[in-house]
Amino acid sequence: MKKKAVLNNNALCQTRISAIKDTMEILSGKWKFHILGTLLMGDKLRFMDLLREVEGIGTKMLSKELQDLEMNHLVKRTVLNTKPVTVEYEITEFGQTLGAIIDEIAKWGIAYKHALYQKSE
Amino acid sequence: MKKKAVLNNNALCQTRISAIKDTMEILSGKWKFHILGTLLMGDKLRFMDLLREVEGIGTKMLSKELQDLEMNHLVKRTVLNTKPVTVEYEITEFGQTLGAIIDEIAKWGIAYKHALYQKSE
DNA sequence: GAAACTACTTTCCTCCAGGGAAGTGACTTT
DNA sequence: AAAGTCACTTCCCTGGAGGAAAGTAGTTTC
Repeated sequence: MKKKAVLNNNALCQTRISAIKDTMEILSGKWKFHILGTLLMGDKLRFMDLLREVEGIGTKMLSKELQDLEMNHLVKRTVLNTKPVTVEYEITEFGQTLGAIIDEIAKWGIAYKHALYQKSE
Repeated sequence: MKKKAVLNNNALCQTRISAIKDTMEILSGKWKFHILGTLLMGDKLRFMDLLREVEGIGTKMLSKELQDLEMNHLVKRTVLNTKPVTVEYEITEFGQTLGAIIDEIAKWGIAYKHALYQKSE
């Protein structure tokens, strides 16, 4: 008989694993963290603002990623009827809760660099 | 004169952004979170154990991802001189610190699902 | 001596994320 | 009427992530 997984085989683990998968799917791609991080700081930003703030992104990627985020209710899009149409993007209330993850990731990245530095001494 | 980024243009932001980039680079790919999550639970696991625990992964990916993680000092590899050679993988002390990120991500994933459920009512 | 188990590596192939560049359309300024 | 701004979309193309399968190599069991 073939051996089976033991550790990851109970309901609690499965919930956890699928929760991680879900989160990472929603935040997939090269730009989501960057966009969300920016949006978490300046609360209302227009398309062109984001294009400037998120260094390196192009229009195609930005609009696609924003659509993804909007679909998942993390970002709210508002069209203003100004002279040339402007569109405002802001983080939703629920999107705000991602702050904890992003903080944790940033914190770890900094700790990692420090740890490397100490090792190389 | 061309407009410039304002929000993300100070030293603090830049450190934060590059810290996030670093972390995500280290944890890039389809399997790293899954492998690390498993390794965080059962502290010493052999190659074949991981192959069984991490559902869906193949030998090539597993060995490549483990090499990546080892290179970044998150996982320790130990070869035992047993009958057929066995290799043990375990999370390093520093790798343990990733637990906080993984927990936060899992927590968020679960909260996200709950939020979706409430909206659809 | 054949098969099976350990831990991989290598080769080959496919798919798609993501980049560049150009186009659209509505309005404004010069 | 030409050029510019804002917010996109569309098209084309390429690199590389990742999967399947077979190969390597040492040892041990049948």
